[in-house]
Amino acid sequence: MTELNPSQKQAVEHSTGPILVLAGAGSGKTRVVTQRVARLIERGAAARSILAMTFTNKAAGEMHERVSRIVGAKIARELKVCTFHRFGLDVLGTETKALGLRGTSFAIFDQSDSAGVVREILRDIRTGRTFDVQGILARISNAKNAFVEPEAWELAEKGGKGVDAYDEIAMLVYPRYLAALKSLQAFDFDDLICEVVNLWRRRPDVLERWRQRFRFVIVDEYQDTNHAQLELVRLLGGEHRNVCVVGDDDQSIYAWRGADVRNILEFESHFPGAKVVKLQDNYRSTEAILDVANAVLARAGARRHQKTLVAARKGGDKVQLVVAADPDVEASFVCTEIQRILEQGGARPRDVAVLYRSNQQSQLIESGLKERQIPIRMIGGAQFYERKEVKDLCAYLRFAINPDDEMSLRRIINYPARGIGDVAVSKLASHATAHDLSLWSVVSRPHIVRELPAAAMEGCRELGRIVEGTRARFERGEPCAEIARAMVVDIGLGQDILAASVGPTAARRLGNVESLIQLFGRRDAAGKGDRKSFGEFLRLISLREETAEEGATDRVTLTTMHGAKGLEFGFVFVLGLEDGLMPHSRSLEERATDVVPITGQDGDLVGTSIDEERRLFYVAVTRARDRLYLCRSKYRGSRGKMVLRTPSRFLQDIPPELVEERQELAPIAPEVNQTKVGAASVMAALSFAGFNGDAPPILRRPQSGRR
DNA sequence: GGGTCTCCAGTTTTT
DNA sequence: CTGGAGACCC
Repeated sequence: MTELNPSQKQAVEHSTGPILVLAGAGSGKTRVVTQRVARLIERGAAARSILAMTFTNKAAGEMHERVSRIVGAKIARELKVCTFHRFGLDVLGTETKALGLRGTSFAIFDQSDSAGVVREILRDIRTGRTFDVQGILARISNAKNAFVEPEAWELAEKGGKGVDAYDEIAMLVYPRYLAALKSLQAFDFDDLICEVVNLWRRRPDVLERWRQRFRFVIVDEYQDTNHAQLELVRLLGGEHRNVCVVGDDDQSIYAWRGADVRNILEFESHFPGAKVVKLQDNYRSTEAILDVANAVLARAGARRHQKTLVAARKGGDKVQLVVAADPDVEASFVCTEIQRILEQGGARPRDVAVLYRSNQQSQLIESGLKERQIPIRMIGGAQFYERKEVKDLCAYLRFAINPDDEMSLRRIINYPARGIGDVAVSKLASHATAHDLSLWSVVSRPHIVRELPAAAMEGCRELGRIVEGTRARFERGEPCAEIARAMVVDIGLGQDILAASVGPTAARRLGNVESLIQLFGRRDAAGKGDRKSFGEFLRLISLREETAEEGATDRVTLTTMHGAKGLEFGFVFVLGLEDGLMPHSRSLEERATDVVPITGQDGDLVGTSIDEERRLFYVAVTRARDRLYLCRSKYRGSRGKMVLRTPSRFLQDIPPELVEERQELAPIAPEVNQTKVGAASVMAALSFAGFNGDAPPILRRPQSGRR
């Protein structure tokens, strides 16, 4: 495909003013965006005046790469292609003065940092029952993104519709949460967007500078933007209106996370006079697959931009509908079929993907493919940088570099346990506050605190030794990887992990620490090992701009349907197409929107959770290029028991003649279900974690000192 | 301060 | 049936 089709051409050639590109799945969206950037430059736009925003670093990287191939690396370097969050960070970072920050540095809190803060606040408010911290955070996030201040929220709630217990608690937590972040000089992910908007609203002069800088704004995956992101785009592009947004409302699957599909539905009213281009020619999938995709979409109840995908590739293999007896059979069918496909030489592992609704469904496939020695790559699950052991080590290093980083200090102060409990921490902290000292200046001189238990005192000294030792290494300019490795030994992190977890889990966690150290090593080798850039790297680590090496990429992909968005594969297996899983039971419940609209200004419900599930299914289906397998089990274990399952209602929307049904009815295995934890699986975990039989290096030197 | 017990919930998670 | 979090006790 070298020529642009007419609608693609329209999108590429559009010069100034707002434009909405509705890009159906597989319609050549990335191509259009990259060509358009190139065309803008060709027409005389300065590369540095172009800003393209995406949601993931990966998407940003790819876009940059592809533009670079057209316009050349030199010009491409001038472009700003980044995530929304990265852009927000850039703005906040250069406007520290206008923001009134102390100094020029601030911390960035990821979800678990934020959760920690909320948990602490929750402990303080003696609530009658327990609350899900994530639930509270989600509501706070909604409030933030809708620019609802605590006072306004309270007022709105007094008006009173649909206040549940979570709202009441979240309302109490919200102001304290804001205060906590402020005192720690930290921004959470939402702040990276919201605070930019707040700043620009407050300071038109600052906004004007940024408007001058970026004359062309491009937004990818526009259906996933939330209210704050819309505001950011509106403010930045409000004057010149050179705003190009690209997306597909039919692939809107993140409403539960705050995305507001109305942004893309109502673009033309947000930016009057906008040009709208629909890309409906699909170059990815066969007609057989697209017929199914269109059938799924045909029953959608939500408001949408009418589109129908037209196949450029006629014909194709019929979509397979696989009915398995139970999940074991489902898994063994999928694994055997994958093996067959690979052995027939029709595909490489990288051409195959297995998609499922919830992560736990990956287990059976994971072990099945491992048994068959088929290489796999898993997307999603707990993110590398979210893992506790990774965060712990990062916190240690971050603190060793920056003694003002109180958040990190609090994280590590008693981990591993060294006798400094909550009581001791608050003694230390209140002494610090009372004498206007930093927490560290107290911890490093524990003797100045009266009535500090001897154990805590000794713990402080031990921590001091570890931190000072590490600092000395930084002073000497040792490679960061070496410093980190030595620190792991000083801390006794390996021992602690082994004490806290067993078997495969311990191996995985040790492997994570090792991977992190190796990541540092690669940075060192790349000349990015100086203390300053290392510190900056650690500070931004939650934004995941550098990833742990993915290793060989020729692997079968295992991912949730969410994780598959934006990817494509020759062969796709979709698992668990049963009511309760897909659509998920949560979406069938009474409270149709998980994400409660807090703004209240319009009760305008765009659709329901079940519509979103349908779109998710549509996303899954449209990932396939050549062959698609839709799988379901007749029985599935839920809470111990095997229960009869109803086929997904979405399957009912597919005309029978579009699929070829096959039964895989083997045992409804009652006793085969036990998980086998033996030497083999431990070894598998070890090799998965990157070890080859040697003891992990972290364990070689025994820990000195107490415990 | 830390280990053990009990009870409850049980999706998805680009940053 | 599981894991995580909070309560409870030593």
